[in-house]
Amino acid sequence: MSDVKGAADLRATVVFNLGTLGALAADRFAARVEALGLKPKHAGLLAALDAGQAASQQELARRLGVAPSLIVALADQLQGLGALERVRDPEDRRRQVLGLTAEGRRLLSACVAAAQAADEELTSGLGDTQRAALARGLRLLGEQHRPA
Amino acid sequence: MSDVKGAADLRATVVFNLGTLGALAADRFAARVEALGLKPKHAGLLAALDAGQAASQQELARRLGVAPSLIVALADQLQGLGALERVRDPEDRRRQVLGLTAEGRRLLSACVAAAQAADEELTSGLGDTQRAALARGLRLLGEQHRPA
DNA sequence: TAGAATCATTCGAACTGTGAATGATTCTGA
DNA sequence: TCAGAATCATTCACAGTTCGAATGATTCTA
Repeated sequence: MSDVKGAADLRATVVFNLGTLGALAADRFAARVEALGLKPKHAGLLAALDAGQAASQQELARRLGVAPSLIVALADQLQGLGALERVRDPEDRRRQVLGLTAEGRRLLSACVAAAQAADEELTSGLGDTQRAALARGLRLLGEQHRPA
Repeated sequence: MSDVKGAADLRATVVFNLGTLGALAADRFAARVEALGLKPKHAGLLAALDAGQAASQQELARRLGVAPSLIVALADQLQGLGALERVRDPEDRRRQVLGLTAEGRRLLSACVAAAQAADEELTSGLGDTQRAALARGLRLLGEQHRPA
C-alpha cells in the first residue's frame, strides 16, 4: 500500500465510521426520546441511576463524563417530571442522593424501547448474522471503555 | 424477557453503544487532528473533496449533512492553510468549485494517519478477529447510510 | 425580458456544555 | 476543641458550534 493516504483509507477506519454512525445513531435516538420530553442525556442519567447503587451527583457526573453542573440541570428537569427524587444523604449532608421513582423506571423503559426501535430502523439493511456480530463487537468495545 | 426494561437492556442496544463510542472516537480523533490545526469537520471536507468529483459548496453541504454556511467557514480556513482553492465555475458563475491542492492532499494524508493511530489505540484491547469483524460491520452499516 | 430560483456569503441567534464563584457541610491536624 | 482546608450541590456568566434568515450576484423560465 502507498504511503500517501486518501479518502478511501479514511472510510476504512473504525474511528471514522464510529464517529459518523455515532452521530447518526444519536440523532435517531434523540428524535424518538424527544416524544417523551427527554434528551439523550436524560436517558443516560436514568440508566446510570438504574444500573448502580444510589449515587451522589458528583459520582454520576464522573460516570457520565460531564460537568457536575450539568447533572444539576438534568436532575432538576427529571425531578420536575417526577422521574427521580433527591434525598440528602444522612451520613454526609452535603450529598444529594438521587433515586428513581416508579415514573422514572417507566420513562427509562420507554427510552429503552425507543433505542430498540431505532436499532431496528438503523440495522434493517443488515442480515441477522451481521447485525449480531456488530452488536457483539460494539458491546465488547464498550465494556473496555467504561469509566472506572 | 420482561416487558419492563432497564439499564442493562439499554446497554445491549446498538444505538446506545454507537452513540457512546462514537463520541469517544470523535474525541480521540479530534485530539490528534488538532495537532494539524484542524477540526474533524475539516478532515471530513478534505475527504469529501478527495473522494468525489469537483463539487460546489452546496453539494458538499448536502454530502456532509451540514448547513451551507458552515461549508463557507470550513473552506475559508482550509483555504487560509493553502489546502484548497476556490474556482468560479465558468459554466455557472454562481458556483464556487473547490479543489484540493498538494498541501490539501498532504493534510488529508496526515488526517488518515491520525485516524489509523486512533484506531490502534481504541481497539488495542480487541483480538485481531474481533477487530476485523467490527471494522467490517461498521463499514457495511456506513455504506448503507450514505447520503445520496 | 421580468420575475422566480439558486448560489455563496454574512450575521444574529439558539443550544449545549463548561468552569469559576458561592454557601453549606465535613474533614484534618495541632 | 477548633480553625482552616476540602468536598458537595448550586448558580451564573461565558465560549464553542451550528443553524436559519437576509443579501447580492447570477442563472433559469415563461
